[in-house]
Amino acid sequence: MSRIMVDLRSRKPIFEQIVDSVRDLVVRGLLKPDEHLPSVRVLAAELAINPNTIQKAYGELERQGVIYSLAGRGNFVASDISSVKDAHRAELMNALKKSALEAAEYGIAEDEMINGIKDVLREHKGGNIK
Amino acid sequence: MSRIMVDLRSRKPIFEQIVDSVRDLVVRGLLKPDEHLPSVRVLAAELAINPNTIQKAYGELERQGVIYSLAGRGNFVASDISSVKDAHRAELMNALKKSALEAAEYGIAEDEMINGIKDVLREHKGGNIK
DNA sequence: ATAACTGTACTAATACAAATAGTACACCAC
DNA sequence: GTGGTGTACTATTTGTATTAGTACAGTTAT
Repeated sequence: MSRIMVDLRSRKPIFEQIVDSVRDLVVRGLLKPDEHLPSVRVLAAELAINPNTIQKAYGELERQGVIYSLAGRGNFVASDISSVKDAHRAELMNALKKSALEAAEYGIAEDEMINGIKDVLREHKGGNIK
Repeated sequence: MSRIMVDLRSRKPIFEQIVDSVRDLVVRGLLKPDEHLPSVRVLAAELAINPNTIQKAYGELERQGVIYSLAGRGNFVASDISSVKDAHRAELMNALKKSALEAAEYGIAEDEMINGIKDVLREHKGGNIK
């Protein structure tokens, strides 16, 4: 069973959802380096979408250095994912900062932001609400 | 001269850019309550896009309660924009929290987030970069 | 009343990207 | 060789945004 999920109703293109999903699993360590990914055809069958869409996603993932492919063997998670992890960490911090800047431009105070974040993190740590 | 801008190269639909742009101007107070918006045809000419696209955007803005329209008169900023402002404020805080949650799930520490935010806000306050 | 604006409501055509369908070929493991 | 794999194509379908064009009713100013 693959943990890759797609939402057909989403506005985000399917191939992009797959790219994000796989990169997320890799970055979170749920997919280990050199781990064998489901083949284009198998994943297409599981997700009930076209193989070409999977191929497009895998191609993009390879371009990003998240996975590599061996002719006739299959697709595998990159051996060294440190750069991918670093990039992801930077992306997350960047998004957070951008969000804070927008809030600041609208006049929301720094304290309010920080308190809001502390609150939501406390909830997350505790109840594991989701 | 209208302050409404669109980027034809963006992936975001033009009508959606207009919706966001106008709501943003209203929320920031650059467009006052009951202020007269440029007519569908005039704005279309200024932005060099089709009047139907403007109409679609204005229709959505009216649906959201950001503007109202008078037949034969034109479109106007809503008289009471407090609810729009409140909603926008909530959206910004929500986005910030969501961003923080994602970062936390990836293992970024609360302190690092807060320090990053403080840094970027300090830059913004001071140099007014960008 | 008339002209020149306004919003509104349609239909049709166009453009573009995503996704599907189908085929073909080369590589690898058994 | 058989079966599974990646890869590379072309053609088609689909969905949505956008454009194009027209029509009509209300408002404003003259």
